[in-house]
Amino acid sequence: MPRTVDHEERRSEILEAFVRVATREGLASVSLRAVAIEAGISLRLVQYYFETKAGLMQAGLELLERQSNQRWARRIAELPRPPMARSMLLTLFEEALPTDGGSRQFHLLWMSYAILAQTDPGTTNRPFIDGPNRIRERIVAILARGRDDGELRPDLDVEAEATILLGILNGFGTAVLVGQMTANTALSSISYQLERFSPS
Amino acid sequence: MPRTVDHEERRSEILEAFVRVATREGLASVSLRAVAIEAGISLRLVQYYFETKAGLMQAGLELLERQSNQRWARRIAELPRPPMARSMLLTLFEEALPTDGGSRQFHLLWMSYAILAQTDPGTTNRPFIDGPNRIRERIVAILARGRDDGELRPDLDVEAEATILLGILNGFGTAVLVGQMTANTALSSISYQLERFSPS
DNA sequence: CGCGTTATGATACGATTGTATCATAATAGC
DNA sequence: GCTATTATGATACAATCGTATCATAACGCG
Repeated sequence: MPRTVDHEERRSEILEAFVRVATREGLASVSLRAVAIEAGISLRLVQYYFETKAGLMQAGLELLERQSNQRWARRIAELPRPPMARSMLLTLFEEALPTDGGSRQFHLLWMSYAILAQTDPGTTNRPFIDGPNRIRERIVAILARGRDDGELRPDLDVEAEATILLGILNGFGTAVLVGQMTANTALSSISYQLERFSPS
Repeated sequence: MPRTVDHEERRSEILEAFVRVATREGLASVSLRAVAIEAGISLRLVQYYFETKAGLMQAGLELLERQSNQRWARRIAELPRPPMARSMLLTLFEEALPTDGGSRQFHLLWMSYAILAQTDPGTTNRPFIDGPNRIRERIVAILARGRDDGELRPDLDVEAEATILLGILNGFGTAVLVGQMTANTALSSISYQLERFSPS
């Protein structure tokens, strides 16, 4: 093996450049040349590490998935122990909303991919089904534990409430993204909904 | 004025062809030639009626807005009199969800524009702020009337509930769009949330 | 040391796109 | 009927894009 260059790291650099270009100018109007310039390398290199443009796009989506999972694991790991259901949910929602610039870019790209998957047969929409389902299961688990611990009302329908909470989360996410509401308004509104679960 | 041809109708035909192409192959990958072929006319004609591509795209967004408003007015006009708040809200949500194919295409295109507006300075994102706000005001009005009529609990916080309902509506809309949940599940889940508003 | 594999550069090619140009057909008003 | 204006067709052009091709530099291994 000549020319000792870390293959994976180079791929990561190119992918990061791809993400930057995609968030800045839109996923649809990203070109291999723009990615190459952004990464400070030649066009040939982008071709070399990602055979085709479809390969680069797919790798970009996989990167978004990984980043999302990492981010979550980190945030959940640094939660106070033992956390209450209400604070856990609020933390979860705060993480899932496009609060800062980075999160905003992530949401924008994620939704771009989701829409692309609806028309482009080359893009799978599995992530956009599995992802929300995982969040929903997590919400269910938190609600169930809160109910069993006595923090929430004993007759709580955790499945139904999780579905609604996930819907609110998604809706507020796009609302914040397009500037229709602020992240703070969204969070306090979610907090209002959570108060329903307290025992009477 | 020679060559008696209805200018507006021709524009409408081209716009409808544009919408068909955009929903079939994605808003980003629509070309003037594809629109011309879809409309069965020459490329020059598309240029003639919409000077530039940006003009066509903008006109497409305006068409979506008009169609949305029309659709709503029609559905609300054919509501039973006097309608109860609960049934009015359910009808509203059923209309706003991508239930049939046409509604699905509409939502797909609408979201494509919303995302485009975040990166393309040539596309205004006013519609994506004003539109939801109008829906929200309508929800507020329905809730307030139901509360005043005694159908809903007298201590109902109509503003807070409308915000949450709109969030659910948006979230379920995209969830149904990407195939994460069915429209029926969404509607019954919304119905579950509405039961909270009944007097105890 | 040399050789073969890996890595990178330079560039070319065909396709597609938005836009512009030139021509001309059709008709309303005089 | 003539003409000026509107409407439509055919086509050209420059730019951009994804992809392919050819060359060659760098380095591990025998």
